[in-house]
Amino acid sequence: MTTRDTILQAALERFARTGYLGSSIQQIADDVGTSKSSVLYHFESKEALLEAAMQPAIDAMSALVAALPQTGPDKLEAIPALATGFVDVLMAHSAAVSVFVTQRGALRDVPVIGRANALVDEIASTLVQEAPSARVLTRVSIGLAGVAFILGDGLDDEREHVDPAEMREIFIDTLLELCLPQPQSLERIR
Amino acid sequence: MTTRDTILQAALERFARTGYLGSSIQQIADDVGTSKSSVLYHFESKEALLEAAMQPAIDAMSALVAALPQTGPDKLEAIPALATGFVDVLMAHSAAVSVFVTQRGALRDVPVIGRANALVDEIASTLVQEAPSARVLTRVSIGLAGVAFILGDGLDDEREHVDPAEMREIFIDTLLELCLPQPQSLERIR
DNA sequence: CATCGTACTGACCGATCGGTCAGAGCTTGA
DNA sequence: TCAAGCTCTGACCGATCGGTCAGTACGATG
Repeated sequence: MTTRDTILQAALERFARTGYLGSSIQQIADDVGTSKSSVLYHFESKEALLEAAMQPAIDAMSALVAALPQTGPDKLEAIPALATGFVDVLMAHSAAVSVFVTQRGALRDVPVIGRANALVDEIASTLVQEAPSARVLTRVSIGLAGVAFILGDGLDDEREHVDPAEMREIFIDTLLELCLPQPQSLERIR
Repeated sequence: MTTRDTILQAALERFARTGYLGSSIQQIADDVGTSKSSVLYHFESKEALLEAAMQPAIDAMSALVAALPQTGPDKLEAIPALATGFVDVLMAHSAAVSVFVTQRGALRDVPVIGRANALVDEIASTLVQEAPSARVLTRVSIGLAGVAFILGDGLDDEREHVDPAEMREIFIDTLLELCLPQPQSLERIR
């Protein structure tokens, strides 16, 4: 692996663990055993380093959205595939997801964060089929945010390790359930 | 309102909008029209300011948890009340929720953040009734995280304003639905 | 009037930040 | 052999950070 790629990976992990503002270029350099100047040789600024580190996740999510049918009845049938793809991309880029979830407010002026926000909006509006009631919209938002938050969270935690395949299935099922316009019954509990 | 309370409120809003590390004492002082020294006169450090700003939300959530029945069949019946209380506290302290959701990783060493984490764990374990399968545990986590994330997010956004009472109802319903061990049917969509 | 505690301020401190720059070490090809 | 180019480094810069401190303004109390 090239020095550049090593820096990229270490930076993403640092940003996810201690935040963008809480991570200094010097710390990232120490993580990979090089100098601060070396980091700034490969990336022209700290912000450029963040952009480069987030780009693969953005690309994967963009590809997912681009493959969606734009109109017609196919759109409804695409929902399960979209939910599956969404979960897969998030699980494959959990560090980038963590950075986005926790930094999107403080870093709203950084272009790459803005692009990620636009993608999320697009996915949410697709998962909400037909007439978007406030109820379905909110339910889908809870699902997307909840899944993203959990996936971005379990990085350094010593959380008990559940089988990733099982987690994937639960995420997808729950997401699809929340896309349904109405819950069937709540009598069992209230 | 006293100067101290004014600082407290301005600090919480700043921390929620630009993050703890992204907010300087000088900026907070400017927000309230006083000096940096004045802020440090009322609060012995920046971290103490964060603790004081988060404390009301922590207290409200603690009171909610403390009111729970510890054992017996009452525990199951307490679930709807807990979900309702959880949503109400979050809506009443959305700025503090935003700080917690976005900063809990980077600020894991700050005591007040640790206390908040413990509270969330307690709520989650109560919402999961009886034998906690990975499925129910994950579903509840998605609900808690999703609701918290959305409530902490909509501060400065120009998001279309839905009726807060309607949002509250949707949040509670969705949370309770996710506490159910199994979804009834997904055939309508997949 | 003198005194004391509270509220507040500007000047200042050391540390750390992101970033610049001149140059060292090394490989490659003419 | 030497020039060019890529990788990398330490020294250094101005700015800003959280925090300290001596001192000021002022109302209440004796």
